[in-house]
Amino acid sequence: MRFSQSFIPTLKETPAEAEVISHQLMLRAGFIRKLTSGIYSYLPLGLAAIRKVEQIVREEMNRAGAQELLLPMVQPAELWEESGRWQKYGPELLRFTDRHERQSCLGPTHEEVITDLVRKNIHSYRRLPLNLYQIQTKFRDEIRPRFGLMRGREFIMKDAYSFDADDKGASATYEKMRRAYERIFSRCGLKFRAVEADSGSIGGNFSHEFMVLADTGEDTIVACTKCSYAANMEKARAMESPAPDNIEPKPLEKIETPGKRKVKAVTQFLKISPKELVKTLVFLADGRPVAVLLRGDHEVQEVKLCNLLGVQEVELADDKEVYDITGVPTGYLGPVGLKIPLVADLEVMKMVNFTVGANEKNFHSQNVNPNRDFTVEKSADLRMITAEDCCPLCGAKLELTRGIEVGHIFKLGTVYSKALNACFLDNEGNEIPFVMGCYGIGVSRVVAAAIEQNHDKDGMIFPLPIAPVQVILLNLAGKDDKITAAAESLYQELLADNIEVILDERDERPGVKFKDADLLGIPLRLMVGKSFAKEGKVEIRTRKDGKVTALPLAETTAYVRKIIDQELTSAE
RNA sequence: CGGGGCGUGGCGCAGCCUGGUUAGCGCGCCUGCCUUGGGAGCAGGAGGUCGGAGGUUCGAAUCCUCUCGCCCCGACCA
Repeated sequence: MRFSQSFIPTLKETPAEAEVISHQLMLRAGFIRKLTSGIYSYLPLGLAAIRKVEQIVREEMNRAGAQELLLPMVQPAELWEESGRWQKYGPELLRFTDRHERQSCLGPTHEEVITDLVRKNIHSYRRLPLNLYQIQTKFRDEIRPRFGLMRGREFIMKDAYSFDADDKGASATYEKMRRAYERIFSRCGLKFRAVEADSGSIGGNFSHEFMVLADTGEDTIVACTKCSYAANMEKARAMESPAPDNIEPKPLEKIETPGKRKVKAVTQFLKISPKELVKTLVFLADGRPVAVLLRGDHEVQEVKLCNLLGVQEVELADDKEVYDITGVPTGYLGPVGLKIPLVADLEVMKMVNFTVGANEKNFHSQNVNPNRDFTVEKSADLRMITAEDCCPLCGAKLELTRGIEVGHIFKLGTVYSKALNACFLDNEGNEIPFVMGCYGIGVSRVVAAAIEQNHDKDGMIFPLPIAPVQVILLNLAGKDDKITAAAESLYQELLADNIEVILDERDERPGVKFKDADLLGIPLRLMVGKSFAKEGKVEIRTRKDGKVTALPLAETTAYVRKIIDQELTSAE
């Protein structure tokens, strides 16, 4: 590849629309261009990086026994009606009508299509297990696309779907995929954590998210500083605090708290810590009111609440709704005598002599105790974990870090196979629904995440396995034909050795070439110029640490080959 | 959906409040000279229906109305 003939429109200035670094750099380096909100064209170098990631994904999926296929992007409404998601999915599903007035949609995911395909073609346990994947463009009509490739509407995804005869098989497949994912992200040269994720009603440890660690990540993850425990906020647990030693319950007491509604105001007024107060939040759980008790300094994790209540969604009631439901203005709610169902966070159940709202304007109650003064229907871990909490496994300090979700693996069970009546016959002739799993990787997002994690003030710094090209060779000849000849012969030599190289033979001053080479983040930069004229040496500079090695021309290709092979295998 | 901001050559912006000749600047682009190890210099040049529609006015990038697009923030914790 010759730079002068390549479509690499680099920019000196950062386009105003780009907020995060990966987006800025991909625009500046000529990797992508926006067509419209959340929709991008991939230019040659951007595509090359994507292809690198795809290839690693392919190799590891195949190694794990999965088979590649390609499913349609346009899908008929009927299938989605069968699974019930035509109604459930919401506006992220882009729907349209074709010329025959048939309802269709652009596939945001492919459970329906793959399940349909398998139910029509696989009828025996002898064909199982089966694991099929594709690498394809998905479309999700995001509310607010942002951050370039990080959250686009159109994006490239690898999605795999597995079909097993029973739960045991499905678990084994899940485990295989988890290991494949570890290999994939390691090979991409990324720092990541596999975190436990919420698996909804199915339960068990059968959902992991793969998070690339980067400060600009959209998700917060909880990780133990000592052991391997890691989870996302929906799932994170903490070591339970010990029950307090035999504190005598004191008599319940009502106290006037005029105009004090917020936790902060009440605790300051009563000169107590938020840890001694319990707040009462009213939620509408699928429309039905429920009160949630939580320590004053804690916050609700809504997904945990949904799981406890077995509902689809919970929504905090607004002031008016709270008053209509309880007859009490917000700020003075409490569990004692409240007429709606009560649930409590585990921590609350251990507290003694705490303060709550008195269910009366301008009054709170003190020395309240669970089971004596009120009873709850259920209690469970319902709160957000904080950095003050300790690891549930080993008790060490937990740490909150930001991450970019690049992969998600999930045991689906029989949700889709039952809905779509996708069954096989077992060895006794019984008709049994497939036990499924699904496994996604945001391929285009991996590239963005890699840049978020690996860059400096001069530009991107690609890990070699996913760099769009491995080597950039700068011809710094000026008018010296000998140098040009040397650069050309080195270029041919590298090509002959199957090394991916771009030759920068543009009629530009050296500074321009250096700047562009850095911006593009190409791992190895070879320079043929002054030191070649003086002592016949080619300089080799590594992008990530700036180290320069000078070697005779004749030794250069072999040296480069060695470095590349090292980098490619060390990540495996 | 709600709130805010922005649409002026390929990119980054000024001009708009207070309407008035050929709409500016930097970068990029083209030609020539010159220069050649960290985004050089000089000279010349191309390129803009000022997002779109309507209105006010003798006159609109500028004022008014509508519209489209893009970006950011928020999407409730008593």
